[in-house]
Amino acid sequence: MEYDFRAIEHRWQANWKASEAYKVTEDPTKKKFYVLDMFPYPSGAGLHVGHPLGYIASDVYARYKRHQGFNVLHPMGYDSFGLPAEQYAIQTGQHPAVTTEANIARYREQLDQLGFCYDWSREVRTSDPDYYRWTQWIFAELFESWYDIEANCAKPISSLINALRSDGLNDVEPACAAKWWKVLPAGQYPWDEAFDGALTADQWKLCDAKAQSHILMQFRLAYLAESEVNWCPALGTVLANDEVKDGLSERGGHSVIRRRMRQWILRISAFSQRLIEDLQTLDWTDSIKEAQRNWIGRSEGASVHFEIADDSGNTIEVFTTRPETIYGVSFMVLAPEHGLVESLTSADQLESVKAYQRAAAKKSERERQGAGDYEVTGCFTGGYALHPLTGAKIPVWIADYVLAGYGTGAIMAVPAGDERDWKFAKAFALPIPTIFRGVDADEAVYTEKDIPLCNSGEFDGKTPVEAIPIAIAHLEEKRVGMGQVNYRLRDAVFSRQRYWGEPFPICYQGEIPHLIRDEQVTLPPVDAYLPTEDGAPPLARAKKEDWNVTRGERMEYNTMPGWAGSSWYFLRYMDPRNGAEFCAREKSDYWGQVDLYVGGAEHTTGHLLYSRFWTKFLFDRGWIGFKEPFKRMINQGMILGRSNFVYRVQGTDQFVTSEKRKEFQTQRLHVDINLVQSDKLDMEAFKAWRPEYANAKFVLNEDGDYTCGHEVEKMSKSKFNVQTPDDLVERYGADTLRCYEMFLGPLTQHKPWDTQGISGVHNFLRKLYRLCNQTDASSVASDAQYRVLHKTIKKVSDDLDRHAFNTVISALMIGVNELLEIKAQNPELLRPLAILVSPVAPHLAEELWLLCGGTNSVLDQAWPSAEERWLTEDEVTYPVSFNGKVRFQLRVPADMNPKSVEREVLTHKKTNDYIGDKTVRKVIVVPGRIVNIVVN
RNA sequence: GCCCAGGUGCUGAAAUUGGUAGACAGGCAUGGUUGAGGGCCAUGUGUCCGCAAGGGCGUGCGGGUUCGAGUCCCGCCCUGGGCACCA
Repeated sequence: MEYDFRAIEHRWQANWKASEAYKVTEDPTKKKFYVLDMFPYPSGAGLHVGHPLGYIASDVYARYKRHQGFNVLHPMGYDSFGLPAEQYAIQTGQHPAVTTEANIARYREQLDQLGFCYDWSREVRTSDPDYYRWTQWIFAELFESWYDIEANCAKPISSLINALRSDGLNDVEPACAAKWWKVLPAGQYPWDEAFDGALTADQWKLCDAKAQSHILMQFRLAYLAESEVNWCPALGTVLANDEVKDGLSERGGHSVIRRRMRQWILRISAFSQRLIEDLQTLDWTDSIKEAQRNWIGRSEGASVHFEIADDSGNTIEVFTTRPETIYGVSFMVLAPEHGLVESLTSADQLESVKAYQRAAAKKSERERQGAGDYEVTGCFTGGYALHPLTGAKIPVWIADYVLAGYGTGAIMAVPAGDERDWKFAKAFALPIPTIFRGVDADEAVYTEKDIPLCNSGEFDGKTPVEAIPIAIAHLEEKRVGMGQVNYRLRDAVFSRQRYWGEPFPICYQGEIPHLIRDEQVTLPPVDAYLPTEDGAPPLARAKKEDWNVTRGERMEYNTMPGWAGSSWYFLRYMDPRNGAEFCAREKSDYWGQVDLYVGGAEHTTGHLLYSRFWTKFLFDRGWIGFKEPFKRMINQGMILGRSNFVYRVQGTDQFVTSEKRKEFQTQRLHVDINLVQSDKLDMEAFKAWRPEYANAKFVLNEDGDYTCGHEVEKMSKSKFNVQTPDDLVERYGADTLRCYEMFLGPLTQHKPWDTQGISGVHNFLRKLYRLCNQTDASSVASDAQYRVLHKTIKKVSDDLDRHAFNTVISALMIGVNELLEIKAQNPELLRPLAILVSPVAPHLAEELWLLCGGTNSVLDQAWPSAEERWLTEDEVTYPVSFNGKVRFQLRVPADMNPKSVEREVLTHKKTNDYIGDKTVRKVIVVPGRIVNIVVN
């Protein structure tokens, strides 16, 4: 019987569907296991072979866990809000919902044919109002919460209001901006210029509703604030840093300006410390944890105040991680945008300062941070600050390497101990005081912390490591600074000037935002998906009657960013149809954390950080019982494509074969890999491919063929090297494709896609089918056959446990080859093999299970266990080596003790040949492994 | 510049705790089957010397530790990815 994969796969997919084989419900009698794939965005291009790699791996693992008796939650859904559908809508006028629906249908079709064990009854889509209603709810709860620094958790805003009412800010410490009262809109507040943030209960009570609302806004976890963005007037939108090149938008080349906009912002910074600490509870790779740590960027140091050398009373505040080097400060640098630049600048420096500021404003943040080689630039303000310990006058400069948005936007420069400061000092001939004993600061910078200080007053003779805490204490005593922990992590901007995203449940009355909580706000229809003429977001186009809810003077026109819906979707899968809450507590208590999360490494800092933040918030408020969403995570490597090239002789219609291309001046062009077989071009198909090639002429090689060039690179439409899984499923079947993708190599590694090897895997499945098709109930299984079976069980189980899917396939191949070799025919012997294969080739496994006399489905059969008695051999083979070089093999009984093995080896007839006239110095016998004889 | 990952045959790779380097596949070669092609089957395939037996060399490079190193340590080179001149 031939292996008819089409019939088999079709039959079992229909069967699983009819029996709802993959539907799961909470079952307190079983242990749970949650296997999750990263949320896909349903793009119009459909799946290419790279996408399923992770899905196959997680599917294999989910099935394995099910065989082991776990209640496995393995859901799938779509991150269906997003830019591509909106771009398409802008171009065609087609509503993004329509595009999205079509793309999802295509995705589903492709996923279905691969035989995944998803419980589709739990599917969610972020663009579905029944889903985003709860995204809106979480936003509303963030708005209604503040962060209690003392208790180190998020709390309802009502508790803050109560505290303010009874004792002002005396007894509470909410997370907020450094000088929160400075950004309050001009208005009536019951305090004067000297107010330092110590709000009293009386002052709070004197505030009217509007003023109170403004004050509370400074403490909410979702708050409105001005933030600087890259605004592109022509596109009517905000651009990311990497979408801006040389001050112009990457797409279209329109001019981009820095503009302050009032936006919703989430106070993720309040969670910085916990986001770092809790990493240690996670089973992630060190590199991802490290990337998160770097992103959060905790640094310990001190904030130090430098008085300005005029009579203004102003001070420049800096943050430094090296307060012990303060005696080495010889100048200061402010960001060109720093608020004190104007008052510091002397008349004679005014011109150059202004010019420098203009130049800096033109540079993007990326450029200022100098990718690669950078020139040292800066400008003296003409102003001076006073050294807080020595009282010396210190020149104040501005330079664009200091960013306004980071720290305080100012640094104290210590050229002896900081690379950039040193270069800056050299470039502008500023003094470089020596502060490390034995290091001539003028010669070289010294950034290590192990040499004793000198010329540093009370810190002399101490190494920086010893001096740092002393320095902080000293600064605090002199009241010019204090110990401080700084984080790089900035609060997350949560507003987007887009249509295809979650609308905010917010309306405005007198520019005061109000939550709408009694009714869900859904996306209104609009006549175009572009910003309005005056630059308002697309939602501003909706007329009052277009909204399902209108309150106040106007609705919020921004929508939420793409990461809103994906920050909590793993919770919704647990209770996807709940209309009363985002997820019932008893369900999240049962399913708990995601036990295995599989996806690409590109989400390292975005998605993973935001999900962790939302999870902690939901935990703090008591809605879920765990603090981290993803217990274990594996990042699959990228599958690279193999591109083909043709060589066009410049300025002609002539194409020259790869062998002869050096004889001509050619241009290398990507050619669709579908027109190429084993690097040979189908010339007729090429001419028909595009009109401009219709008259192509070819210079061929000696065999009369046109050979294409090739290269391995990222799979993409523009390189015409995309391989879809569809053709391969058609030719070889889903089981072959599943096994092949696993067989390619370690899951986490990048690897080129090459279909040449697929036939080997297909052959393996055919052999396996043949093996189970030739069973004979009367044949008796031999010991040797049992040994092969149990060896295979052991290897496959061990490898699955450590997610080494590639060697699982090899082990199965070896097992099948050996069983065929020794003519295993007993159906009961072969039956466990069907279970072993079931995770990787589920359709075939069902068929094999029946062929070997199994009943029902293979899906819930208990995973076989490897029996020790079949794993131990009676005899073992020792490689015998002399001075580390293996010379011959020796078979001895497995239980022979090392002393006897040694005697056996030394009396072996070949041994003398290798010893010759040398002396045996030592004999090492590693039981069961190797014998090494040292001679000289 | 910094951080991370990686470097093993013609190719994808294996070697899990320091113990026979190259398992398992692909490709290629030779032979068989076939009207031909495809397919299938068998054998061979790291490299050098040798008819063979056998031996030398061999996991990016240079050192080291060890009876024994792809694996551990030190220094360097190359490739891929990420970044934020982060005070």
